[in-house]
Amino acid sequence: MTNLFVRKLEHGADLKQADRAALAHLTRNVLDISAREDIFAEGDPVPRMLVVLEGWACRYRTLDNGQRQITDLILPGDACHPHTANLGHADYSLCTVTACSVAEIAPAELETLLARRPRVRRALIWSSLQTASILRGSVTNGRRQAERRIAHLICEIRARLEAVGLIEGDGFPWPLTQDDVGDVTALTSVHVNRTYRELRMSKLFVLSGRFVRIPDLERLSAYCGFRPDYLHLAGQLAASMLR
Amino acid sequence: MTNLFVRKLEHGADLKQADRAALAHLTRNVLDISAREDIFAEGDPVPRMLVVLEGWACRYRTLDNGQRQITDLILPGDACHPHTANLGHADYSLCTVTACSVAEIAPAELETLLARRPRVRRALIWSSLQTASILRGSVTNGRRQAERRIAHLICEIRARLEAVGLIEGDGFPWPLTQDDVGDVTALTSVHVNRTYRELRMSKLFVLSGRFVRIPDLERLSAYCGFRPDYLHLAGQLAASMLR
DNA sequence: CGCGTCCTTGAGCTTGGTCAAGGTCTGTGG
DNA sequence: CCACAGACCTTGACCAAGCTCAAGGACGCG
Repeated sequence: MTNLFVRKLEHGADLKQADRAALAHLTRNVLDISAREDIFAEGDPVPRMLVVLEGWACRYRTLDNGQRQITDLILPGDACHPHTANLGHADYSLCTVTACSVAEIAPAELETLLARRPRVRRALIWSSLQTASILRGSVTNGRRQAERRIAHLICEIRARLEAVGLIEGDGFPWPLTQDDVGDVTALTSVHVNRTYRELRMSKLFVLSGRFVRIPDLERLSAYCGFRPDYLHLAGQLAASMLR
Repeated sequence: MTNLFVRKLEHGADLKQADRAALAHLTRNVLDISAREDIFAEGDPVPRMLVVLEGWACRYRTLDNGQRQITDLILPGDACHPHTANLGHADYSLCTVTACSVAEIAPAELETLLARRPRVRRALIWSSLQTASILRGSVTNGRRQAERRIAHLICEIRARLEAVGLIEGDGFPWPLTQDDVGDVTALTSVHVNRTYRELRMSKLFVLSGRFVRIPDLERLSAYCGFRPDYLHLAGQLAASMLR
């Protein structure tokens, strides 16, 4: 099966066969982790760089009042760079949403690749800039009202999954509970529930059985003001379909 | 005068004299830009990497309804990496808050440094991870109530300015208008005004004449749950003072 | 069968938004 | 030196989006 980390990075640089092989080799140490499990937690010693090859995970921070804020979702192919400098402690927790295959990366090997393979370096820098861009999207999303905020989340995830070939027809898997969506969007799960109800009326998307279907992507994107440019996915489908 | 870009990057890697010199040389092309001016705007062709050597700037995106959301503040020493891959268009605007000195960086030179100078590479990667971490802080901050949200913003900026030596006694410059603070925190300027009034009662900080003073940093940090670890600033003062 | 997880809904409340008006301060040109 | 414009700050009255608390329902799994 194809390595989704490599597949994702193709969007960030023009990789050659040798680059792909090097990246696949870099991620050969795979761990299987079950759903809803912390991989590491806030305050733990900083672990190695990780890459999620299959499954969904999330980063979260716990607020003073005990609320969990998910800062970003990690989808198949996404990396999680902990800070290698300053042998410190993690400032967030990493938790699986579904069962995951996670590759652990040896720092020295990574360092060598960064030094010797300009394309790989470019791709990895691109990926960390994309992560920042996605986070900017979340900050911006915080200003939208609940309906559009949730719709935007769905559009973003759809585009990111499309980039690694995980869209199935007009829909894709949606493993997030209403609590999860609340923790991502800074809404309460009660309000997520009510918002889903409103959105169900408008038929902008259909949720059922941990799967979401989008009958009219353009309509949904227009509704929430989703413009996929910030994902920097080398303007294929997603970019060309909208304006 | 010292190069604040270099000064900041010292937090991310153990730079040698030659690394410092290379970084200083990299940022030799300096442009002066006046306050409240767009350096580039959403949709413009992607410009070169920029480094703000003096002054404050911000990234912002404009929502459908015309509201401006500032996604992140750029303080002296901070870099702004546009995506060099995918000759696309900027997905946000970059605007000065105060007058700024901005260095423009030649891509080829940057590439050479990344390939040849492991410490510089590590420092730059650190800086982009820090940017992401700050953005995660903003996402998290979005869940706090207005008073703590603003207090947290002040703590964060204080810590970042301290990292480049820009704290003056118990305070520092505060060029943000109430509109700006609203656009950063996703509050209306009216509500920022009222929140300032509340906070004035509690004497957690004192704003006057574009300068903010924090009489008791530990009290302010405790109030808003600020823990500076996420800034990855090599745990000096800030980190050791709190817990 | 029973328990845990997740979803659903109602009633009442609170935080922060909207709209509108007026005040202050500063820089500029007459 | 004064008048004026523009940017910024302040406050009031009212409103609404989203939260809290509480209860009950559906569903799957051991």
